[in-house]
Amino acid sequence: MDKRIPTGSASLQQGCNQCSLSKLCIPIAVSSDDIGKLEEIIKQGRILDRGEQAFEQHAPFTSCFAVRSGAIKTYTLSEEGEEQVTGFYLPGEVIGLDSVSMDYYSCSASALERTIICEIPLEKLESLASKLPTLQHHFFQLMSKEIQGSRQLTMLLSKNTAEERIASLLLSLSTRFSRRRLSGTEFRLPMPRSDIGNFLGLAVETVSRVFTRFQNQGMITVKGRDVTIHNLDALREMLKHETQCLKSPESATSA
Amino acid sequence: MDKRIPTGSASLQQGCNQCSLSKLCIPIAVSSDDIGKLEEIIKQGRILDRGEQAFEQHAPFTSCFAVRSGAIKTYTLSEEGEEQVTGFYLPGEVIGLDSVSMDYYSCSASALERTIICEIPLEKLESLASKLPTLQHHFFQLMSKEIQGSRQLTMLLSKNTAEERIASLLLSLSTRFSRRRLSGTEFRLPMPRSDIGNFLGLAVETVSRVFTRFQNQGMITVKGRDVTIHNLDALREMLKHETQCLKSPESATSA
DNA sequence: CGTACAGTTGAGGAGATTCAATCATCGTGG
DNA sequence: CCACGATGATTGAATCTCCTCAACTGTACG
Repeated sequence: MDKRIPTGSASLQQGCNQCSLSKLCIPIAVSSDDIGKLEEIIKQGRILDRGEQAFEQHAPFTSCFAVRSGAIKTYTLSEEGEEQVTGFYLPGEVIGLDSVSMDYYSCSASALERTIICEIPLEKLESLASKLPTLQHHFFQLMSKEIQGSRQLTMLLSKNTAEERIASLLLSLSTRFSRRRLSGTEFRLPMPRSDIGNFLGLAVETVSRVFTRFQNQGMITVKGRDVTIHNLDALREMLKHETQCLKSPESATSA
Repeated sequence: MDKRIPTGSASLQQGCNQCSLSKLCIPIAVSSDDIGKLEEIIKQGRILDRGEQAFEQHAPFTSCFAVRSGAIKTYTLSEEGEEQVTGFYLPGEVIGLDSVSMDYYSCSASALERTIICEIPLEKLESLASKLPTLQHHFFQLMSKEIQGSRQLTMLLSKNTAEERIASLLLSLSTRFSRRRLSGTEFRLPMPRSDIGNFLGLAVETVSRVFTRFQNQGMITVKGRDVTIHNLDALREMLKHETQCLKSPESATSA
């Protein structure tokens, strides 16, 4: 993890410029002069325990949230209470962008583990963005990437087999861990199999079967939620004939 | 390149305020005082013949486009030249939003029939949006809706059966035709079965079979590309247990 | 009028789901 | 500290949906 930043309460109050994720998060395109203004509108460091919600579907929309540590899943509930996972979000990624057009949140967001988030009130952000063109531009980009990512997911689900979907998710996670200077080949899945299956449109059993199949082929080792990828290229090979799946290296949003 | 010929009643040179789609398109939230400024940056009325492209994947990104008449499909090509349809766009809807974050278009857009589009140069739009908060707000909303729509499509493809997917597409088209004050129960599909199948992740044969199955159940009548919906509620019923699929009534983007 | 192309229909097969049982893991309370 | 229950994960067998391959029909257009 981070060497300098402990998970104590002191780090929660730190500004965006001290945040190790500032390269990934909102302020990336904002000059350090302007970060001060940004910090004024962002509420730092709210802690969510496992299962706690950042926001709830149908609640009045006010803010997006940046994930500082931990992991978030977003999901919708049908009228019968059936859950549909719409994305997983890791540190440096922003949740709630899909609700910007709405009066109410279009999905719920809950913590997959102990998670720290920063609140970004959208109304204030919009007025600030009017004054800071680079911020406006960056926010447009963030949303556009979200569209991109969602499109790629759509393509993944519309055409690809179970093995390709899982491979794509593993690669996406690998890329996103790497971006945070963590190991891209050895990491712990923040989510249970059921959420993976739900997200990828597969039965839990299928997820499990594919994992063991990959393991038998020597591509990975899976033990519970701990994953070791032995052959990154073999996973990439499975998606070669596709138009790039889930997250590209430079993308900084969900999955 | 640009062929700008007036077509009788609805001149291509007409401004956004004369355009019958202004309620759907970009200017919806802009005061009539400001529409003038908007018109200055928008290039009106480029005509595309069937098969012609509005923009091509990997070309330098410059503009989004609003569909004025006709129909557009967006698609990506894999390295092997395999096509993946990512959306269908009808008059009043905006294409290219997913490329705003990129230097190059992330997909191609081609006309499914003779189509008229208005070009929206993004750089100019961004600087104008800085001066017009309502425009900025509206553009944020447009993009957010695009995310929304893409998410809903993802859910559709991840969980639903062939019948549910087709039903969802039919309802989406119905809703979008209605919004333009056209019949929501009797319309002509702008796209061939192959594009429908490609878009929904189904084989052409499956699309065909589902259409005839619906027809045998008395829900619709299909003759080539002409569709008549006899029982709108029956279609809705198929999706009732889902979290609202494809396009919601107030959404104004793709599908 | 014949050639493409779009659309329909049928038979067979592959992949994923469902149902069911078993095993593993973890937090909790006795 | 261990036992227990609960939840998560794995594995097997049967079923089903949709895809593939193939043949055929309809339609538009030269």
